[in-house]
Amino acid sequence: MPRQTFFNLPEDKRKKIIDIALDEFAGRPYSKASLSRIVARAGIAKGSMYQYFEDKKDLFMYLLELAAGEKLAYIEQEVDPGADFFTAFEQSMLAGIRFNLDHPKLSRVIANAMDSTGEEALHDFIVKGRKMTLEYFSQMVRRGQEQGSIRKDIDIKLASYMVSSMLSQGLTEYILDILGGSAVDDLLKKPELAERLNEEQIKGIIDETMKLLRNGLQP
Amino acid sequence: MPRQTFFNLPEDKRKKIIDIALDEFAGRPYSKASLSRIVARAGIAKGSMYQYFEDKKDLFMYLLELAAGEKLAYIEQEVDPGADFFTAFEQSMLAGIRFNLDHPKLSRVIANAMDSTGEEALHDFIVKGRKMTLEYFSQMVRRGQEQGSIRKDIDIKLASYMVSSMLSQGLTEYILDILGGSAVDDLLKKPELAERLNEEQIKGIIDETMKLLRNGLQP
Amino acid sequence: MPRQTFFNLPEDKRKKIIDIALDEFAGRPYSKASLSRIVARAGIAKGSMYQYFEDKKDLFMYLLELAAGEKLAYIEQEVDPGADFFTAFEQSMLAGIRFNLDHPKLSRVIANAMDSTGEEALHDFIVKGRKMTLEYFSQMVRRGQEQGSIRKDIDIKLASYMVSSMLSQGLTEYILDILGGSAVDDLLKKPELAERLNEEQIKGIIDETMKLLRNGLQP
Amino acid sequence: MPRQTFFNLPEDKRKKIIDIALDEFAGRPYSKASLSRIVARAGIAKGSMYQYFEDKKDLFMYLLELAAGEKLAYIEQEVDPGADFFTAFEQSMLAGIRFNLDHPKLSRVIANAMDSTGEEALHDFIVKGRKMTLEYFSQMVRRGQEQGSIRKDIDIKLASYMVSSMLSQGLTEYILDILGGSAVDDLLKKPELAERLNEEQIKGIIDETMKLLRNGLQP
DNA sequence: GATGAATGAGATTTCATTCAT
DNA sequence: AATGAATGAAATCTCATTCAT
Repeated sequence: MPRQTFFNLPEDKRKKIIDIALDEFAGRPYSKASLSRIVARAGIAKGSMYQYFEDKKDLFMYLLELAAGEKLAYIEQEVDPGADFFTAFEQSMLAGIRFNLDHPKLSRVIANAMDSTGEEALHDFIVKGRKMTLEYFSQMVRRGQEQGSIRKDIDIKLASYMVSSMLSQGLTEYILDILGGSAVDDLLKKPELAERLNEEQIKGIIDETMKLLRNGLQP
Repeated sequence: MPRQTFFNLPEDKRKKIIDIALDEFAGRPYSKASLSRIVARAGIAKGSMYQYFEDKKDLFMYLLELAAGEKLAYIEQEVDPGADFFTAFEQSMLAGIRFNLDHPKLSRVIANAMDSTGEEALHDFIVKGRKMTLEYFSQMVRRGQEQGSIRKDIDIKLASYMVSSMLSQGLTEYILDILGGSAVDDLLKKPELAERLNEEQIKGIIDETMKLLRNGLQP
Repeated sequence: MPRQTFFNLPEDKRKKIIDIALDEFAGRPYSKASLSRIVARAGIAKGSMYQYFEDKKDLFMYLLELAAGEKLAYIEQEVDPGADFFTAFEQSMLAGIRFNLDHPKLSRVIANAMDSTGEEALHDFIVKGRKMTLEYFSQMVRRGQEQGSIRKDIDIKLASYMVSSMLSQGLTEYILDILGGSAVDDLLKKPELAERLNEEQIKGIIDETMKLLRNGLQP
Repeated sequence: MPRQTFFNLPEDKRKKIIDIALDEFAGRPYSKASLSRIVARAGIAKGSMYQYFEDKKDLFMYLLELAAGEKLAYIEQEVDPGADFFTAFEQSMLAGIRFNLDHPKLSRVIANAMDSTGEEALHDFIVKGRKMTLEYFSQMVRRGQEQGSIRKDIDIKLASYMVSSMLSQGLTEYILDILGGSAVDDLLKKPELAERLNEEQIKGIIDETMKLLRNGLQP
């Protein structure tokens, strides 16, 4: 957690720091991100950074919570909690895709974190994050079963892990592929890629995915 | 590619180096892995390492190819290429799971690499790896359609990305979850976890997954 | 350019660093000079050096500019810009000789740099330096022609290169020779050599050189 | 001095080693030249190099003597020892220029050595080389005086140092300048530069220089 | 005579963090 | 609250040289 000093900062300074730090952590793995580079770009003293945040990890976790919070808000705003499973899921997907395209930096920070297995310092935090994600999907699936839109004989946990990975990894890479990018962070370097994806295409992707999800692969 | 020097080494020395290096790269992101630590543990001179490998990247890529090669061999040995899609997929899954449990280190090195987006030095290599994986699944799906076991109206590419992510991420995390581990590399630290998973359980997981894959979620 | 940090240093510390660094760069070619040695002798942390200078090259170029600046100042102070060519040249020579004897370290750093052809990193800088030196002599010669003290049929550029090399190399080595030294940097190791050269001798050398320059070798 | 083993080598192998080593030492200062690079390019074992030469210095000095010998032979062949000073000097110049243009590698090795003041290991050798050069010019000048083509009141040593520096430095840089190169080793990288200099131009340069030498700058 | 693996010192550089001002 | 200098461990990599085979 940032220290109080950070929140006492004039808003534009605070925003600037956040923005530059996001930039840094979005573009490389946690261990390669550099505080030195951040303070240099932000034009603040290195010592100041340590008045604002305990250490590198503290900063990163703050950014991560920020990003996760924004993403959650974005999704919650688009998803009708009362809707049946498939509708809600569709809405989640759409919101997720839009968020990633609109906020590539936030989205990359989250993804970077989730990939940071083996980063001792982040271990617990990542575990917690995964648990929350899983919980989100578990609830959806459970409700789907209760409402009768999902078969009763489905293992909730397994299904949750599966749909979660489909959204966070499979879908992301698929979109990147059809956009012509190669690695996941190409969106950061070539923001114009995102504009190639129009509403219709997004709708097409979602429909295809829903079809898979509903009926599986078998004829 | 390692230099000839490396291959001229007595086998036990070569094995030892590989083993220790795998250990290093399995447990942390590429940028945090340390050649210094490796040579210290291996009891060889720093200069020697550079007689064997061009540089850090060269070493990592060698290990990665080694791991990928072993995994591929393992899977190919278990999968009947003539079988229909769902059978072949089942066999792939089983082989994949077994490989991960039997060779957690190799499996972690592969996973680490695939997560190393943003690692400039590895970019091209990772992209290539992803392409190959996708190709593998694409062919399976395509053949499945031709043989009539998969619906004709399914987008091959999308489906491939989805099943790929399910296997590489969703399934892995699910298994780890039921094993009681928390993060993906816990298997490295507590190898005894792997033994908790018996044949029956594995069969159960596979059956559940196949059900999802065949019929989707809908009743 | 050194970072601001360096200029904020207490003067004696700054001087000490400069002095030790000059020592290091005066005595060996650029590529053999060692930052590690400098910090060890200066009793500062290696990291500190990188707070002061961007890198080795930055440090060297700073020292070089320092030395060149001091030499230029020294010479300008002794040379009457309005004087006719031969007077001005005589004054230049005298100032140059005195500078080299009084500041052997600075003088060696400059000479080392000018010899550092093939030092990729310094290439552009050296070229620039040579251009400036040439320009200095070209102007002198050109003015000499305009004032009628130099023959009109003389190729300015060629003459400039020639007098430049005579001063920077021929004269230096001659003086060293009569002082009993052997290589150009012997003055650094045996500073007492310099004292052997008295005013009269210097005057003699200059007169001889001027004679050559004015009338050439022919009777 | 190379060991006997080196001279026992088949000629083409010996030539190849020499050629590649010349390449290495021509392009960078002694301390940056690398034996590792040489053996790699020559395709021989590192140990073999140490069967042929005592160490790096031994190799370099051999190359240097080789280059110096060739240059001397080249010059002696073109210079009539009985001719009067100015004729002999003219011939020397012409031969020197031609040698440098025809054998840029050899010429660069020599120049690199002469610039390697401060290179502890080479100190004595360089001193010796300079002495020999000086001796060469001293004799010329002395003979010139005896023959009456040079004024009697000229200091032989000073004049020798001056003409020596004019030829080895001033002239070289002048030629490079009009060829469009910037640093002395540009001739190595762009050999086509040399071809721009035709016979007539060379003659022009020599005439100009002789004029300076004979009559000095004064009208 | 040839080989080439082994060595280890040493080079430059980066980094997160501390702390006196 | 802000500063920014100081630190030193650690990283990657290069090199000349040795020596057993």
